[in-house]
Amino acid sequence: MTVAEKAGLPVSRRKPAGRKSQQRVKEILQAGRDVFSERGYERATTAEIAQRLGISEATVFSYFRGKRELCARVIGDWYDEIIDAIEAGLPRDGSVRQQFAFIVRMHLRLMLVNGTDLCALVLSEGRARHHELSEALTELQRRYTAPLMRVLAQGQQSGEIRADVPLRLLRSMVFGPMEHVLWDATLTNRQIDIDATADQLIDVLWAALTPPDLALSALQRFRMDVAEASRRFDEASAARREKND
Amino acid sequence: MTVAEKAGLPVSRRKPAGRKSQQRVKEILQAGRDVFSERGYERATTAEIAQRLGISEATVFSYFRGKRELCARVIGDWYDEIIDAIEAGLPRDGSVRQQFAFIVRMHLRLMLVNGTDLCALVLSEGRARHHELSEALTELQRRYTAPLMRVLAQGQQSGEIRADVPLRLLRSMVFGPMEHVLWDATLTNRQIDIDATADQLIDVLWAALTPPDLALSALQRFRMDVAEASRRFDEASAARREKND
Amino acid sequence: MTVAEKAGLPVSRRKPAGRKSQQRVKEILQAGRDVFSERGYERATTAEIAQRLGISEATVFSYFRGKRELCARVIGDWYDEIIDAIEAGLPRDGSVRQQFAFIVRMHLRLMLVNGTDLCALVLSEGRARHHELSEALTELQRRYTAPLMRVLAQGQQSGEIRADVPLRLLRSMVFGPMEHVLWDATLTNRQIDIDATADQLIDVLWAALTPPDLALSALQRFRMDVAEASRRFDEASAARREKND
Amino acid sequence: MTVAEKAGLPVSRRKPAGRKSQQRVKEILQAGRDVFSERGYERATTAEIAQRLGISEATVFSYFRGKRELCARVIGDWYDEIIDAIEAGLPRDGSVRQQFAFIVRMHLRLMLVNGTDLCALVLSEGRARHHELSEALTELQRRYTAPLMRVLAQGQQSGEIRADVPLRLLRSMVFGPMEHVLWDATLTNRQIDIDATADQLIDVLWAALTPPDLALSALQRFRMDVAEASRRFDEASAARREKND
DNA sequence: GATGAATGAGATTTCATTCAT
DNA sequence: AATGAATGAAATCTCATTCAT
Repeated sequence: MTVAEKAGLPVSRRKPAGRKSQQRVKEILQAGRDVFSERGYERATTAEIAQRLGISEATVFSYFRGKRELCARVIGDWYDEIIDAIEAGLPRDGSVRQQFAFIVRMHLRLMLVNGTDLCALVLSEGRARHHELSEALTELQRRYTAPLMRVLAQGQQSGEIRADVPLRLLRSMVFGPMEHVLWDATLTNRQIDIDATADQLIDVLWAALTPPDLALSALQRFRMDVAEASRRFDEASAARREKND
Repeated sequence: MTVAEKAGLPVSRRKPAGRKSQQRVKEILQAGRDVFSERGYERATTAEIAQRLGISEATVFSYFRGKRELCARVIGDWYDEIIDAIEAGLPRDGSVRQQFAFIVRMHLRLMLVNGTDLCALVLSEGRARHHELSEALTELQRRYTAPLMRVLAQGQQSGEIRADVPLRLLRSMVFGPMEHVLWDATLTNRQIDIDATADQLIDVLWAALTPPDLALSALQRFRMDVAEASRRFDEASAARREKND
Repeated sequence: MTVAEKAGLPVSRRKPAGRKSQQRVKEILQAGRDVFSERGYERATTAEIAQRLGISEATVFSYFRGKRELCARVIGDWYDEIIDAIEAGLPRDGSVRQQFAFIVRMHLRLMLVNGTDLCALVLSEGRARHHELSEALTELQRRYTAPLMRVLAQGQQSGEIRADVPLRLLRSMVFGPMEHVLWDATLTNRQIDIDATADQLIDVLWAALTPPDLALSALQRFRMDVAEASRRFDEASAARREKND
Repeated sequence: MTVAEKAGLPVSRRKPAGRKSQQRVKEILQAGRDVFSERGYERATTAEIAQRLGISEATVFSYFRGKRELCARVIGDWYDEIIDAIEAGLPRDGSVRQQFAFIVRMHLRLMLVNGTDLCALVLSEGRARHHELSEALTELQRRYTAPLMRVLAQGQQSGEIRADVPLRLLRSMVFGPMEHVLWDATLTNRQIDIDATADQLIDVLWAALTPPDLALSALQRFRMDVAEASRRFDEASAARREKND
């Protein structure tokens, strides 16, 4: 049972009994993935999906209840892939930082490998609160971010990750830049060095996640105290001089 | 002259000479803002926009050349508002961190005040590279991110912001989380304490932007300050002694 | 009273009392002539007509009951001009051939001077049996072709023009080529030497109109008789030879 | 391959594979022919075309990319019919006059058989240089007039057709009256005796095309024929005499 | 006398979806 | 299992025309 199915997304019209049938479903899902990615939900047409497979539109509709359902399956499957890959490869025994790095790197890699187009679909369609589609996706979103949340929580407990900021915000701190980087790359048609970018991102993000250096902040506070003392001393000296004149 | 006009977007079919006419334009822009936000570009209909104002569709088309242009104006105006507000209020004489904080806080505030729906529109439509709309928006995007880029570059030169990471990535580090936070708030229908969130975000982001070895440089500066204070203290002591002699 | 008025075309909404008013009417008719010519009836818009004059559409409608009426006036006025020019200049005392030549030359000249565009309008719109407009134009057509018909009839009586063909057909023989030449010039964007073309056309047309040379046709018939006799002689010779063999 | 296809006109959205499909295409083309003829391009509506067939508008659009293309096909097919009929029946071995007569007669007949309405469409729409439609028709026009041009050129070389006038003008001399006659018949709703009219037209036109000095050359040829006959008679007489000797 | 503003009535076109075969 | 054929429903956009000011 896939994640999509667990999330309660409606699936198909016919029971995909035969092996041939399952093959067809796969083909349609792939074509759907391509077309939805390239055009976005609204501008994608069932006609084009069928045409790419050289089959008739009617056939598509005999495997999926409709355009919306097909799109839901496409997005659901994409989530499944990522979630499975992350869950499978996550070094649960590694350090918090190692696990964090793995998640970020893996995400970036999977998103790019799948083509940023698909990512764009998920982002802009999955997020648009418009259609009913989004309801079913909320659960997927949860599962999708679950590994990161777990690691962050673990880090907060162990003191490796700052706890003075809500987890929800930290999650935005991690996913936000990743998505933004991908948008950027997609929109400007820029090829990015996936691993180098991942390393930089991990580095910068980690700096944001770790607790502010206590020693450093204490030092800063002390430094300010000294500066203040120095200023007061100068003022006092000046005042005394005036009085003596 | 608005940013939209500068960007060369076609504007209206009818000359908005009269005061009444200008009022209508405003009304339609407002209704358009609402509908486009709520539904997204494709699912928004000119019929609904007209209906909300209690006017006929034809009237909408007599003020705007078409749906696309209306949407462009809606988005363009939104950009204008934000760009103008940032440019006007930016404390150019303040420290890098002050300017940075202003930009982040202002962005969040404006995005939320305008309704995250609109923000969603700009994000998902302005970014979908499908339609021609996006062409006209590239310049707006540039102007929109210009203040932040300026401040970041300034900070890199002064050593306050890490220079070992491309500006482009740092930009994603800043805008990404902001947008993600807003998505989050919108999708989960959660009210967020705007100023508290801004403060937290600024704090966390700044940690990411700061050069990793800032602790050392801070210590060095502190030593110099102490040495200076010590020198002034000695001078003062010497001076007083002379006077007493 | 113009020809158009005589033909019963509806004219204007308001009484054009003042001199200023009459000036307006003229301006609108001129702009209408331009736009209808350039675009054809259906593709012409009242908006463009008004715009070219820098006035509002509403003003056009306060001088003319509607688009159809305006177009009818434009076409009617064009007919008036041509009819008047022909009737005024026709050398009624000249020979049939002189009058014929005058009519053809004048027509070509007026059509081209007015721009073939206008001619195209009259031809394709005036002729389209579609709209009610055409009804009113039938009478104009009659008056328009009247001078030629008169001359042709006169020629038939005097024996200068062949009478073995209906007048109606001869009329088509004259107007058909003229219009075709103009279409041709317009469509291929070819400048034509108006007077040279007129001379050639008159020459060729006259050859078609004059009675078939009786002497010549008698000659031809005689020639055929001789040829036939010759053939029969050859056959007879051949037959005789075979018999003798 | 039809002329329309050769001209590169886009054809249909759906592949007309099945027999039923081809039937539908024919039906729509026929209905289109009717409606476009009756109303002209602009006033014809896809709604009416569909309605006459008792099908939905959407069906029309699933066989033709749009109104423009449908009209192009209608006109293109009409040209095809005429061109094919002329090319197929043209007596290439006949005299110039025979070929000329065939072309004129055939044209008139086909134009009338197809209904002068259609002819009106082609004339007024195909010629209106407004829309893009006309571009595709230029080539058809060329092919359409090609046979006549060939015959005229041939006649000019053999001296049977006057060469002191440009071919282009002679072409107008031929097509102009034909079209005018048809207009006339259509507008006045007059039934015309097609063959009688054709004969008259051919007769009159031929008089216009013949070199003005044909009487002289006919006479010369007659003299030569007589001389030849005389010579053969002498020979025959001589031969008989020899035999009798 | 002129017009700013508004609109009713279409026209073309698109597309997801159904159903008999 | 597949599809050819058809379509309902809607969306964008155009334009002649009206009318209060």
